[in-house]
Amino acid sequence: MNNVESLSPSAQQTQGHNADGQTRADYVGYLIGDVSRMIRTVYDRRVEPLGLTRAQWRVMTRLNRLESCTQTELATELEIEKPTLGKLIERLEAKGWVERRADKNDARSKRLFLTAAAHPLLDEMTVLADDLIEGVFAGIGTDESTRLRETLSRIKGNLTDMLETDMAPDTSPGGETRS
Amino acid sequence: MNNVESLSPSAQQTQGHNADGQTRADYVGYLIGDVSRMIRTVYDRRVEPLGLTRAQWRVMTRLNRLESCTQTELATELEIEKPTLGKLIERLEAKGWVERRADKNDARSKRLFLTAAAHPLLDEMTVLADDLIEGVFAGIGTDESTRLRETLSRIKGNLTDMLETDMAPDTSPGGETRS
DNA sequence: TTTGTAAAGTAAGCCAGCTTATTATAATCT
DNA sequence: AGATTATAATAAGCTGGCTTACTTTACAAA
Repeated sequence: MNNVESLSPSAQQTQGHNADGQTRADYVGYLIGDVSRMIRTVYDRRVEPLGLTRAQWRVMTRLNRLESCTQTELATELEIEKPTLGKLIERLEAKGWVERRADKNDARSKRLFLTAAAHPLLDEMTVLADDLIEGVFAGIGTDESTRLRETLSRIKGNLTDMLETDMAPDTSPGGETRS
Repeated sequence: MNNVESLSPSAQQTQGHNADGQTRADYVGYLIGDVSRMIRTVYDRRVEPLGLTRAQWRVMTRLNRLESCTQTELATELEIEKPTLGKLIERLEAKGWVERRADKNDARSKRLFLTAAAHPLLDEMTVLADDLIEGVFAGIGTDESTRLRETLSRIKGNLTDMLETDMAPDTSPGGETRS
């Protein structure tokens, strides 16, 4: 089924010998990863009988929303690289769920379309997804889920900052005064 | 630098190109996935200069805690399959960070050991991880992180139940009526 | 003791990521 | 127009997941 996800390699397990509440934060780090992974695992398993992998249904659902697009556009949407998408499309085309057609305006491009055979599948996936989300938030009230959302948003904000600052260090040709 | 993680395919549209979560990806399912993915992305990028991939440092950190173990034991710890671990170990051995030695008690087994060259790396990774966690929870107080942990624990509990019930449906040998 | 089963590791082969390099076509800039 | 640059898709080749099938060894039972 899948993979990796540890989210905090240093302290591990219950025992944080670290001083302070770092241990707690660490805990939460694990929880986030666990929850994320478990959601995917459950959904993957439920979708598997339909005959698609996760990568494949991601392509199909996105394509469904976009109606039609080029491979490059779709790869950007999905945040994967073009060769990765190319191989996925090959397989989906072989299964008869997706079609490539030459673009009239640009001879370099190929436009992607879902076939008629794909739509029943998409309907079933939607039902499965709704069931899943319902189960995941069972017994969790509005207030609680609001607070969860707020905290996660703050964390996400922190991460966005970190991603940006990590990315753009190529200023300062002479004076790297950062740690 | 990988990806995949949408966590709720029906909920439509991530649309507003991420930026600040304000769009509608506010849906908690998305947030969880985003945060999880972003944490990994940041850490992967920071560790990359040390010369290891995520899969590789996971092996190394776990091995460091266990001191020594067989491949099967380690694969179980990491929740990956034995052949997957086998290939990872091959590469780590080639890089000189891990050693395989025959087990004295069981001729089938090979015990794994970190080499001396591995330890400086592990130290650096620990520092990076501590920095990361600190940044992730910047501006988030004890109460808030406690509530976050509680809610996520409940969600995780729900998911645990779902995983179990999904797994054991092999009752009803005659009642399978699906088209 | 022999036999049969279980376990450790590997091999092979698929899927899905990535990067780097190529090819064909567009678009832009003298 | 002609030359350069940029873009769409693909090719090639690596990593790291998975499963299935095989070899070797251990152990338990007849």
